[in-house]
Amino acid sequence: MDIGAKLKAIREERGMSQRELAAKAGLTNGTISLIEANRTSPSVASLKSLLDAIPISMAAFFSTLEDSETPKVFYRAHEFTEITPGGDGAVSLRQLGKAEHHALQVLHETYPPGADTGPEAIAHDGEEAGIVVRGCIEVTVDGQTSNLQAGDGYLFDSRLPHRFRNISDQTCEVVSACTPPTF
Amino acid sequence: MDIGAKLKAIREERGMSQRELAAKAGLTNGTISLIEANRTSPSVASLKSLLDAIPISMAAFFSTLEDSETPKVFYRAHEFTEITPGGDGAVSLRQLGKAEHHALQVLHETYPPGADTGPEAIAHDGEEAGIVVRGCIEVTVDGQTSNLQAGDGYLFDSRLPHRFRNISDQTCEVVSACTPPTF
DNA sequence: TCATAGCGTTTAATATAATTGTCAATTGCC
DNA sequence: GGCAATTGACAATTATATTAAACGCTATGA
Repeated sequence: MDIGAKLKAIREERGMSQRELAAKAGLTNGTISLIEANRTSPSVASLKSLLDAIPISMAAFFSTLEDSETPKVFYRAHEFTEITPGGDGAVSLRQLGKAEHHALQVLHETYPPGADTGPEAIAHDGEEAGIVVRGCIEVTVDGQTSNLQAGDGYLFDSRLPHRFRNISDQTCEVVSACTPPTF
Repeated sequence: MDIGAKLKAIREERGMSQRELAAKAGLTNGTISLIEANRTSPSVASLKSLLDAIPISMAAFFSTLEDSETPKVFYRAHEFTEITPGGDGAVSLRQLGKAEHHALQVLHETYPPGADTGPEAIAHDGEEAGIVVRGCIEVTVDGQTSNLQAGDGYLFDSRLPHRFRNISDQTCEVVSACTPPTF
């Protein structure tokens, strides 16, 4: 979100100086300098003042800004979004990117000892697959049960009832994929 | 800009609690409480975190928010936008509302003693008119000159060259209108 | 050449947003 | 009813944005 560059571009396009814009917006030139350098994240109120003074609507500003963003490709571990159902110390599901914008949903799943997704009644189209990368886990799909070790994997139709249980005394990690994404 | 209500509406629509949303967004429930009560104006960064966690784009958020706003009708004195040309201690032009969204532009003009708009070469379509509310001012339009007192007024075609000078020792105030607006 | 005015940046002080810990009110569950 | 869990709100602290006043720079003109 390069707000600074965007603001600077619009401001210069209209031939305004930082001081000029600041005066119209009721802020100071120093503030604009910091915002344009992305050294501070303005409050919504401040940004609105600036855009009103230009003038341009918030919607238009963010619309062109978000459109011009290059699609994000690489994600650091801490950038995954936590979509853990319970939120407590049970299963942890960490999603890669914003699945709602893509056709593919990839999760990094962590099952502490004793973790259990329960006999979910989830029923959605598409397919699910995953590979165990650490520990082992018991997977049940439509009646079939198997104990998968690190390196093993699974692949099934998402409409079938399925359940994951870590019956070992060691944390288990799985990388799974799902298409189309489900929420 | 009722950001608080809008955020609360979207959050509740998705059945999330403040704490739930806060956890996903990496903020605290207290912050969300304050934002929803409009007791604080969140930073753009904070708002983006919240909207990403919902998820909804900034553009979409402000688009629906700004669309649903009822048109502003009343303006306090301090809400006028300063469109003074020079910016210095000369003439002060204070515009009522956002003229670019309307067909009518109304200004509250202040001419300190000695103020002079100079023989502007402005040439745009439309008409201009005004009424002196305090002090007096010398107005020249296309060669004709007149000294207007409080209560007097003027009305002319905007394409004619015009000039305003305060040759008295008292500040002069004028309320003027212009259509269509010019920038 | 010196002054003047405009520009964007930086820094210390101040105002404001965000966190932390706690609270009363509500809900669900024996 | 009574307990536990969850919710949204609040006061005090901490973190951060914003201000006000400086700085260095460039251009312009006497």
